Amino acid sequence: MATRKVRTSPRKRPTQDRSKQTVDTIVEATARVLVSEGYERATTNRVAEVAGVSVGSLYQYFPSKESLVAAVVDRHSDHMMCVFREAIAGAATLPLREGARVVITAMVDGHDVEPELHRVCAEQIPRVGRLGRLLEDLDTHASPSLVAYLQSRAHELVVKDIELATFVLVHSVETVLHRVLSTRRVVPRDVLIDELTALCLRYLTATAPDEPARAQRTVRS
Amino acid sequence: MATRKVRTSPRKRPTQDRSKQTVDTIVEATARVLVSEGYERATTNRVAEVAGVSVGSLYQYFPSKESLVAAVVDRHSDHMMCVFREAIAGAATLPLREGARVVITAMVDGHDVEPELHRVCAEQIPRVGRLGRLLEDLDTHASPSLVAYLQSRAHELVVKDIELATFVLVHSVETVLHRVLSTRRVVPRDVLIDELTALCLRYLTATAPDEPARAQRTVRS
Amino acid sequence: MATRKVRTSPRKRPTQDRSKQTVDTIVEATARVLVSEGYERATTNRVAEVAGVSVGSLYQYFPSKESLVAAVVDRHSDHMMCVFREAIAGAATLPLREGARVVITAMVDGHDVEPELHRVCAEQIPRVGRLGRLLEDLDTHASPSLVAYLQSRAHELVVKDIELATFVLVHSVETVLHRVLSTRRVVPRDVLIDELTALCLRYLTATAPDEPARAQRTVRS
Amino acid sequence: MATRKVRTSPRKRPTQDRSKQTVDTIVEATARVLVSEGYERATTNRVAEVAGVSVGSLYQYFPSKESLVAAVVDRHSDHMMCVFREAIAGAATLPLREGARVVITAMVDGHDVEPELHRVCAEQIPRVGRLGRLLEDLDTHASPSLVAYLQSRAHELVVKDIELATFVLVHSVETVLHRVLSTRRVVPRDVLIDELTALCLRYLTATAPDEPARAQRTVRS
DNA sequence: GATGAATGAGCGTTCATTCAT
DNA sequence: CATGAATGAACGCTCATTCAT
Repeated sequence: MATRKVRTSPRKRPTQDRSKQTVDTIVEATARVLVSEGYERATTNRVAEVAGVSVGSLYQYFPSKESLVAAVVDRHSDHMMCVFREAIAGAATLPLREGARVVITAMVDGHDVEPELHRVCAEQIPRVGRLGRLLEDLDTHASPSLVAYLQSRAHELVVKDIELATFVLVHSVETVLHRVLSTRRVVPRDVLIDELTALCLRYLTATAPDEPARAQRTVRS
Repeated sequence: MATRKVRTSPRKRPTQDRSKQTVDTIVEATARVLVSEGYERATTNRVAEVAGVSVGSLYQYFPSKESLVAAVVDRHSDHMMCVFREAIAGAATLPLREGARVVITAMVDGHDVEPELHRVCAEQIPRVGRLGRLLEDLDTHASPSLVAYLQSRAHELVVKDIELATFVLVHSVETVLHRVLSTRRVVPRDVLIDELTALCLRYLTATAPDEPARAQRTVRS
Repeated sequence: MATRKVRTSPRKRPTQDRSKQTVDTIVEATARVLVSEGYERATTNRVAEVAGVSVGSLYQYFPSKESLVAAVVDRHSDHMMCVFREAIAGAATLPLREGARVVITAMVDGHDVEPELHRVCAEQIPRVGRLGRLLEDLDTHASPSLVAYLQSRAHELVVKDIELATFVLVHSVETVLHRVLSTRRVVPRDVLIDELTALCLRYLTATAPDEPARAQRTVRS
Repeated sequence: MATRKVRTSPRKRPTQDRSKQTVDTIVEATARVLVSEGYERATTNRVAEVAGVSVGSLYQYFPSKESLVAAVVDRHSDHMMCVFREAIAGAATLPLREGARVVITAMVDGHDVEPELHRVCAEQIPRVGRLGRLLEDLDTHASPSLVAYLQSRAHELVVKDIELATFVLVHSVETVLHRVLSTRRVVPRDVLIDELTALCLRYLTATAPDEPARAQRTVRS
């Protein structure tokens, strides 16, 4: 696929407080415009207007529209990852059953913070280049700690490949939550949490009635 | 979010053979351009050029760029749904263990047919209006037959709400497959099938070690 | 001003009845489309569709869009001129007072025949080339007979230059009628006729209170 | 008749001097292009080129081609109305005979200022929406002061309905002047003024030989 | 002839980006 | 540095006209 080269990293490290403030204002304005206009109709001029700065200033800090949107995606992703990692950290010593519920609850809550922005990030912004961070961050930032946690709970698990299992579950849970949000399907919060917790626990720890016992499990037990 | 109204339904039913051929050529060209240029860089003039017709001809059959892309998404979605439904139909009389594997295998295969087009559809095309059909079709076209199948196998299940379970599984499997494809993660086909089958079977039929047995299951056993 | 050369005369003399019928149908359809869509939005394809023929056939008879519109203008102008000339002919032996009223009544009626088409012809169709016939025909077709009539009534007149006076009156009456129609101003038919007749008669035959008597009139009287 | 909605009001009030200059340049260029190419062949890109600015700049100030043309029509109409109103104001205390001549002279002069632009405005630009201002302004801007003037001279008049008479005369004079200009008919300026003045005075103040005297006139005299 | 699918030059318009002030 | 007027490549789309069938 053809790709053009555009700068996507912020043009300057804002050392002064005022600059930092301006950058924040611009990112915030971008988020608002993305939500109100949608990705395709969002324009840099509109963002500048909403931010209360001139386009020129905007381009002082962000070298391209893409970098602007990337900043929003980054911020949103950072926020979600933060919530997730905190939950995982808090679950560190908990048994799987409770740990899973804690993490899933965090993910459910994470989707409720800025649901509209999340929708735009997930549905309208092309997941190309830096713009795809939202899902990639799940793999690069959330999964490792989860893998570590699961490894610490390996004795409870039936799955062989913890990394693969994490990959499967993280994306399954994320996608189900997103689809519920996106289709405005009415699923009570606790039902959702119960169901996703069940999905995780059974996949990780249960064996289907006629499922052949795993080699290593057999050996261990 | 602001949305403008654009015609997205085909402009005329092509009655003559020549027209029908032209329409097919155009849709095919659109798919090719989407893959080679990406959604944002795809232009109607380029599509016409690749199709070997004039822009005018293109607009005889498709009233807008959006309708053009919608046709591609539709065709792709139709194709996948067809594969899925056939698999589900074929699984109708099979026990869950085998049925699940059959359906999942079909989904894996479905993602291998036009993987690059699938990526564009799933990652670059904004899921707005008719363009969101790909995922919606899972709910509207694939899920009902799956629900029916699972209901016929209700005696094997531990889940209470079959519709919700189907929703969870369909999107989980779809997303995992898509992420594997999209991140070029190397997972052998049979491992993938095994893992996803395990996910489904355990979620549907197993009980986690310390999971409180469900009311109705208890009664039955 | 730049002008392009386009054929504007009908491509063929329709000798056969069927052809003539087709031509009529097309001209009629053009008129209808002009009224319903306006000049700028009227397209040859739409005209063909309304006429129930193919664009190809349309171009067999009319070499360009301009020729199509010209045919409508011509037909409309012909019709009006016909009405006017008949009135003038009928007034030939009447004294000015009655003759003027007869002709003006005809002009009023002429504007009521196809008022919507008249509006389009007068307001939307650029009066360039053959498309300007509507007003030109007043000068070339209606005025000469009027001049002749007025010359036969010269003894009643105070105006020196009958041709100029005719020019003045014809366009004055035409324009007033058109503006009344166009602005949807409510002026009862007989008030309009009375007023325009007064305009004509006074201009042609009266002398303003302190107007210096004309040389030739002085001599004559 | 079908009409689409297009923005026709200027997009932004030019606050800075540079902007104002640009706007003027663009309007001037539009007028030049309208004259040189005609309305239908005039394009926004050509206007921008002639104005020496980019299309983008043009669209900063004018949201559509129609608004561009409307600005030219407005400017032209404003100019003419200004000339007319000044003449009417100057005639305020004059007796009808002289007042009529003053106003008519102004109208004749008004048609000589930018005759080619006037032709385009009157003959090629469709009188639809804001584009029809030229003639409408006669009614809304010129007529009221004329009516007032005539009312102040009511004792000299034979016409009953001063508003109707003004409507008749304003459009008559305007149209005759325009037709003379448009057909390149050679009529010496003073002949034209004499003739139109005669038209007005006789219509307003004279009684045709066998015309029944008006009720109120009879009473008065 | 008649058809209507095909043509393609060219339109109005947008918007990311630049740069004179 | 900030401003915002200016830029112009490039887009989606129209429609008078042609020509293979």
